[in-house]
Amino acid sequence: MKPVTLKEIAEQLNISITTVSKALKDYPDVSKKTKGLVKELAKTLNYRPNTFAVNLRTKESKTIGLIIPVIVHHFFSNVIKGIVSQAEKKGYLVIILQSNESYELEKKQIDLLLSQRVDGILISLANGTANFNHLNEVLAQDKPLVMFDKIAKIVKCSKVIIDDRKAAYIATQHLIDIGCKRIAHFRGALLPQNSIDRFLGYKKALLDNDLPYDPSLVYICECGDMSFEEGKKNAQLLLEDHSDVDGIFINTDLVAIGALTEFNNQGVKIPEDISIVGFSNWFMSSVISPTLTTIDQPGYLMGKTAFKQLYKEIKAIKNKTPKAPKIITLDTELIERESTKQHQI
Amino acid sequence: MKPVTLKEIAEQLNISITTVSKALKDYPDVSKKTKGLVKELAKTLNYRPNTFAVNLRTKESKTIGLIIPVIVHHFFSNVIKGIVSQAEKKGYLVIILQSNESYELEKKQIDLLLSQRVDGILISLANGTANFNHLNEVLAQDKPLVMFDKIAKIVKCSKVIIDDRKAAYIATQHLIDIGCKRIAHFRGALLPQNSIDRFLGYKKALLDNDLPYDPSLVYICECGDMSFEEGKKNAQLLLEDHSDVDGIFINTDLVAIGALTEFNNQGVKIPEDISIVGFSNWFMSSVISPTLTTIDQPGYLMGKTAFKQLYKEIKAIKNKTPKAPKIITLDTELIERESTKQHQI
DNA sequence: GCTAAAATCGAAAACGTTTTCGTTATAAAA
DNA sequence: TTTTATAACGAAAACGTTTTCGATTTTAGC
Repeated sequence: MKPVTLKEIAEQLNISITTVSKALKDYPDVSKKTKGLVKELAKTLNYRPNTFAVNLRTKESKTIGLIIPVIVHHFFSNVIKGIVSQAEKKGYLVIILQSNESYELEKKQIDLLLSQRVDGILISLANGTANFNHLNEVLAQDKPLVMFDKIAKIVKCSKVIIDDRKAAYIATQHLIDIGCKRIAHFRGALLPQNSIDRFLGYKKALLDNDLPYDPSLVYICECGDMSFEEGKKNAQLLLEDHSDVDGIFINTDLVAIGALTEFNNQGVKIPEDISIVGFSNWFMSSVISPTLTTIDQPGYLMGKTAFKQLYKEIKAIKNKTPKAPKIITLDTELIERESTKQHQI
Repeated sequence: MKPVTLKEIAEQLNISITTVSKALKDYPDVSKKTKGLVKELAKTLNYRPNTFAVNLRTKESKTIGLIIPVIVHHFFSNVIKGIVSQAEKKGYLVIILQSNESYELEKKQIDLLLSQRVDGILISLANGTANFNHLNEVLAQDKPLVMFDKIAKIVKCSKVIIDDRKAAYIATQHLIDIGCKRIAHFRGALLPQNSIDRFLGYKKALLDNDLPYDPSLVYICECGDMSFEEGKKNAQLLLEDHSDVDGIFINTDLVAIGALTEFNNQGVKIPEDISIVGFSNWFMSSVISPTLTTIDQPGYLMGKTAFKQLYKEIKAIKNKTPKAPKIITLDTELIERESTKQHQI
C-alpha cells in the first residue's frame, strides 16, 4: 500500500537509485537500455515522484498563491479562471485564499503563503489595506509578487491593471455626450486606488466639459457583500436630495443594478429620466431590464496576464536575472446598452 | 538571504537541532528556560518551518484539491467560498482546478492532485464523466474523496448533495398548484445524476397529479458556458412547437433567464402566459424582470459541509479508524417570485 | 595490444524536518 | 552514601529526491 519510490525500482532492477532517477529524467549518461527498463517498470508500478522530496531538493513547489477580496463575484471569478487555467498550462497549481476585504486577514494569508513557500503570489488588495509591510516582506524574500486590479502604487512590484481613470472618463464623457447636464457618481470605497482613479476620471470629464463638480453628488459604496443594497440605498438618497440629476456613473455593475432596481420601483424611467453607466460588465448587466451600459473590464485576460507576468518573474529569479517591475495596462471598452440614450434636444 | 533553519537557531544558542525542534513544539522534555530562548530567537529571526521538509517527514501537506466543472458560476463560486473559508479555519489550503465539464481534463487533474499528494480531494463531476476509474484510484490509495452536487452514485465515497428529485418535484408541484396544465421541462445534460434526478422529480410530480408526461416537452441543455443562449434557443423552439405550454420547470436559473429574455422579446407574458420555475437561486434571479421563482440550492453550505466531511475522513484515516462513506443531504427551498402566479379560475 | 576517449554507472551528500532512543545531570528516596 | 527516579538534552536515522563527482567499463584510434 506504500507509494512506490525510486529505491524500490532500483532494487527490482538491481541498479542504483541514482541511475533510476537519471533514467526517468533522461540524463545523457544512462544507456538507452536501462532507460527503457526503468521507464517501463516505473509505469507498471505507477510510480509518482514524491513531490515533498522534490520540493525539498529543488526548493520550489510549482505552486502559487492567490489572494482575492471576494470569490463570489463575476469579475473576480473570471480572474480566477484566467489564472488557474494559465497556471495549469505551465504546470503550476494555484492556492486560493479570500481576504474578505480585510487587511488583517490579508496579512495572515500572505504569511500563510510565505510559510507554504509558494513560488510566487498574485494579489488583489482588500479595501481596508493601507499598510504594505506584509507585501514588502514578500519582495524582501525575493519572492515574485504581482498585483492586479486593486493595487498599491507604492509597492515596487509588477502590476496588471486597466486605466481606471481613462475608463471612468470615457464613461462620464458618454453621459455628457448624450446630453446629461447633472451627473452623479456612486464611487467605491475610499482607499482602493482604482476607486480613487475612477472618481478622478469622472471629475476630470466634468471639468473638461465645463460642467461644475459638485461633491454632494458623489456617493460612497463599500462594494463588499452589500453592493446591491448599497446601490438601492444610494439611489433612494439621490432621489431625495438631488431630483435634478439626469445621469449617474456608478462604480460596479452590481451597485448600478441595485440603483436600477430602486429606480424601477420608484417609477423613475431609465434612461429617459436618468441615464446610467455601470462598471465591469457583469453578465447580469446584459439581461436585466433595461440592460446596462457599462465599461467592460477584462477579468479573464487580467488573470491570464497576471499569471504570465508572475511566471516570467519566477523564471527570471531562478536564472538570477531579475527584471524591473512592469506595469501592464489592459484595454477596456464602453458597452452601450439601454440604460443610456441620446437626449432629445 | 537564505531562509533561517533549525540548524541556525541551534548554532546560535549552542544547543542541538533536536532541542530546538522540540522547544518550538512544546515537548515536555525541554526546560522552560530553553523553550523561552528558542522561541524568542525564532521570532526575532522570523523563523518559518520549511513546509517541504515537514511534509516529507510527516507525509501530509495540509492541502486539499478541489475540482469543479466551472468557476465562473454563481452556485460553484459559492461552493468554493464555503470550502476555502472552512479549510482555512482548520489550517488547510485549497488547490483549485477547473475541469471545464471535460472528462479528459478531470482525469488529468485527479492525477495531478494525486501526484501533488494532497491530503484529500473534493470534486463535483464534469458532465462528460461516465467512467470512474480515476476516482476509484483515489480511493484505492486510501486518499479521502468527497463528491458534491454532481456525483456518481456508483463510486463508494462520501457525498454532499441536495435531494434533487424532491426539489424538482416541489418545483413542478408548485406549477401544478397554481393551475398549470401543460408543463415543459428544460433539463440538464444526459449524464449527470442531478439532472437525471431533477427530470425524474418533474416526471413523478406530473404523474402523481394525473397529468400526462409528454417527452416532447423535455428539452436538453448542456449547461456549460452557453446556458443563457441555450435557454433562449429552447424557449424559441418551445414557442414554435408547443404554443399550449403554460408552465416550465427549468434546470438552472441561467437557462431560465435566457428563456425569460426570449419570452420577453417575443411578447410572451410571464407569468400570465407561461409560469417559470428555475433552479439554483442565482443572485441574478432576484433582480431580473420578472423576478424568478426558483429552488434555492445552498452552495456555501454545501462547500462548507463537503470540507467538513473530508476533514473528518482525513483525520479518521490518520488515526486508522476509517468510517463508512456518508451521504449528506442538504435542504432546499422553493423561493416564490414573480415568474409564477396563481391562475384565474 | 595499448592508450585515450567516451559511455555508463554509483556513492554520497544535501535539502530541513521529526522522532526514537539513549545519555547525562539533577533531585528524591533509601 | 548509594540507589532510583526524573528532568533535560542530543545523536542519529529517516523521509525520497537530485546532483556532483569519481569510478569503472566499453569503444575507438593507432
